[in-house]
Amino acid sequence: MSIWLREEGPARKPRLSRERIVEAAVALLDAEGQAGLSMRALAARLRAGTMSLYEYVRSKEDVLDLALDEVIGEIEPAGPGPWREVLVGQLTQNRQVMRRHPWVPALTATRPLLGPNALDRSRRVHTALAGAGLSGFELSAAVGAVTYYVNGYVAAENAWWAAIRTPEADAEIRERVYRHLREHVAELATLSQVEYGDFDGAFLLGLDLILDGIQARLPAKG
Amino acid sequence: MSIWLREEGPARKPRLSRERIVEAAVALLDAEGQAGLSMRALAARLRAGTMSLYEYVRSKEDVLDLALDEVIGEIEPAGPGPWREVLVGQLTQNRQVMRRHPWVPALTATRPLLGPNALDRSRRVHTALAGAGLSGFELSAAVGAVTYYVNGYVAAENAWWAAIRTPEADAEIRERVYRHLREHVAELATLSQVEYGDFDGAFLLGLDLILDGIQARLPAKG
DNA sequence: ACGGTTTTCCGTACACCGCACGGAAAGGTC
DNA sequence: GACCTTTCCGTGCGGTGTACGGAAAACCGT
Repeated sequence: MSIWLREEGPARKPRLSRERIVEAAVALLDAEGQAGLSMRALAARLRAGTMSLYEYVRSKEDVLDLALDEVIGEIEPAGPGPWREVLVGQLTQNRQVMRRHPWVPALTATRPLLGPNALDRSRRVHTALAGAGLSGFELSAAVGAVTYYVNGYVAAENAWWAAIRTPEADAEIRERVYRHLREHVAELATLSQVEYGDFDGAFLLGLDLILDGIQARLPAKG
Repeated sequence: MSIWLREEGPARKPRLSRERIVEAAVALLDAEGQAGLSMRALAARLRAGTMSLYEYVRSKEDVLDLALDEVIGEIEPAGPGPWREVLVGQLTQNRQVMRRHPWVPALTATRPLLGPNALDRSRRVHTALAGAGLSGFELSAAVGAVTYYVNGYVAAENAWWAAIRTPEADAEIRERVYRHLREHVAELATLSQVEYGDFDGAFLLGLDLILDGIQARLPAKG
């Protein structure tokens, strides 16, 4: 019988796969946050039995590791250019990915990043700074300074955003947070960051400070 | 009847209190990690019924918030001195607290730090940098640069440490991590950090880079 | 075409979780 | 002794991750 008339039924190749699971996990994490990712919910989204997932994944931890490396892969490689611009571009993308997927910072704080995409992106930062002239222990420290700054910054940014943009009582909680800070922190000027939420500018300025410090260590060139 | 002869029995004042709960929570988190903190386990450690805890705390989230601010309170205020030394001392203490309580970075990545101790310690960093001569937006960015660096650094450090110092198969996993990195990362020099674990030196060097960048922004003074 | 092996799927069950509810016990006040 | 408030907590509900073992399907040598 022709393929056009045949009852196609369920596809003949395995219905599940690691890729499908990871893709669904990312979608679920984006939609519901880390608390919303349960193996049951994940399986339901794939129209599969819960235990079927375990054919492709040893544990929920595996799913999280894979989902994390998957979204890290969204960071596009920056083209060639002056090292500072390359780094600013690369790290801005880091930030954007973490903003798109707000569950990422909490995961990176828990596990070492050993996935292929994570290693690749880290290597890019290394080579950018090595190209600038750093090496050895100083190179290692500079890489740490910028990447940890970015991770930490976006983690805090997301936490604030989540606390302020809570679904209900939006305005009231915002007001309460602000009052809480006003009562306890002396420098009101620094609050403007929270008040106006110029997170982009603060991010870039902080990054610039760090890059200044790195630049000062470069072997003199003129 | 004299107090010496009276049967003292269970104390007559409330057996539980918020302080006792928080203290036990910190001890439990230190001993078993975040996964080991359940309301049942916490109550058992206090020889109380599970639901008794809810007389003093609205939810498990509350317990985590309180435990976090409690250990942040362990950071001792640094005495007066040159701003760089004050900051290095303060932030080194930040790191030590997070090393003593490895569950802290994951929590800070999830929630805004609004507790009294957190606000106080953050204010100290602010005033140190304000005393150095920064203000306004630059001050805010500089505070972010150093604190996020510290948080991120220790989070990564703890994650590595946990992955390598896993209870069983210590040496074998260590070897496997190392081989994994050697296969995927070009610059072996940067691996010395992992190999020898000179986390102290790397931490201080990275911090120095950032402080250099901050110092360059200070209004000229001589 | 068929028996046997391997891969894929998943229902059931267990031990654990946070916490809503409502009642028991104890202390304080007239 | 009656009443009220605070403290304690047993029970139960709806959720979790995943071990286990069996059913179903796909593949393969004959």
